[in-house]
Amino acid sequence: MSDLLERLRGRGWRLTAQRRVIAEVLDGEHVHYTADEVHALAVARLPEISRASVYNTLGELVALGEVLEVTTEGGRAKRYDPNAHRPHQHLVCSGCGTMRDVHLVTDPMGALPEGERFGFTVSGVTVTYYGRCPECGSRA
Amino acid sequence: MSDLLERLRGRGWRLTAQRRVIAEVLDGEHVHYTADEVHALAVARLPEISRASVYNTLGELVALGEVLEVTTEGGRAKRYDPNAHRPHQHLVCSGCGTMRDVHLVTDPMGALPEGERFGFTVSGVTVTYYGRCPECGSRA
DNA sequence: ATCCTATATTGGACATCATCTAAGTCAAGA
DNA sequence: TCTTGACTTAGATGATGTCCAATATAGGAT
Repeated sequence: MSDLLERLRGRGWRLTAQRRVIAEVLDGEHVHYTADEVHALAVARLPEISRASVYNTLGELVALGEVLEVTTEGGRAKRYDPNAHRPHQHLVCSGCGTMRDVHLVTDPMGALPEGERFGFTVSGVTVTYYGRCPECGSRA
Repeated sequence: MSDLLERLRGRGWRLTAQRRVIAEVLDGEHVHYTADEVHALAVARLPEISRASVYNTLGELVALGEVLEVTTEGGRAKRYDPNAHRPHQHLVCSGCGTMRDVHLVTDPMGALPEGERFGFTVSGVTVTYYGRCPECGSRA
């Protein structure tokens, strides 16, 4: 993620303590925090950071294509996925909301026949799998 | 949709004017209203119906498996899809939010290899295509 | 090293979507 | 027709996200 900060600086992004802390929080594999979770983790490193800055910065990272915004059925809050580099999809636990990145063996775009496009110019597709993670098992 | 009311009555569902009106609003092809849209359309037929009843009834219909709750990236409010009978996916216009039901030529479940399941018991999958509808064209 | 200014941050108000509550109302079986 | 448990209601409350005016600051210019 440190290269992320480098890249952004190259784009004229002003590097502030708040933005650096948020980028640090987003560093890692299978990271899919909500804005509030990012804020809580950022506060642990920089107590005076505001919620507005977290929303602002996440929004900018999304606009810059460095972070993906992810919405799931049932889940109320959006989640933020720093793995914007390689295309992937998600597997979500309907018990605890845990999310894993998954990679498909076929391109889902190919599953939509021409006759089902209703004149749309189709530009993207998201695939989300739902199930129970090992911890949640078959409990309700 | 009248058979829906029959089915629900068979399940001990108490048939009230509010519920009947909501079921009527949800009748049709490619219907994907938000709760507020359902409320507005229901008010046109039954002026004193409350928002709470709309939320209650939609929640019950979802729990009974008669209506699907649909969330899309960017779209803030959940939408409700009465086409719960035949499996399908969605195509969403990123301009106006219009949504069409689409049917895929391959089962998306097959695209997730065993090695990408992380011990989850996978039970479902949603696929959502994004693009521009003919009315919105390529305008921003 | 210091200054300058465009840009970023902040707290709190506001907006939207959804849920909850307690009191009143009603569908439908006895 | 009566009774009752389920349904509806208005409005409060909660969760999430956006906006704003005032203040602070990064980083280039001096």
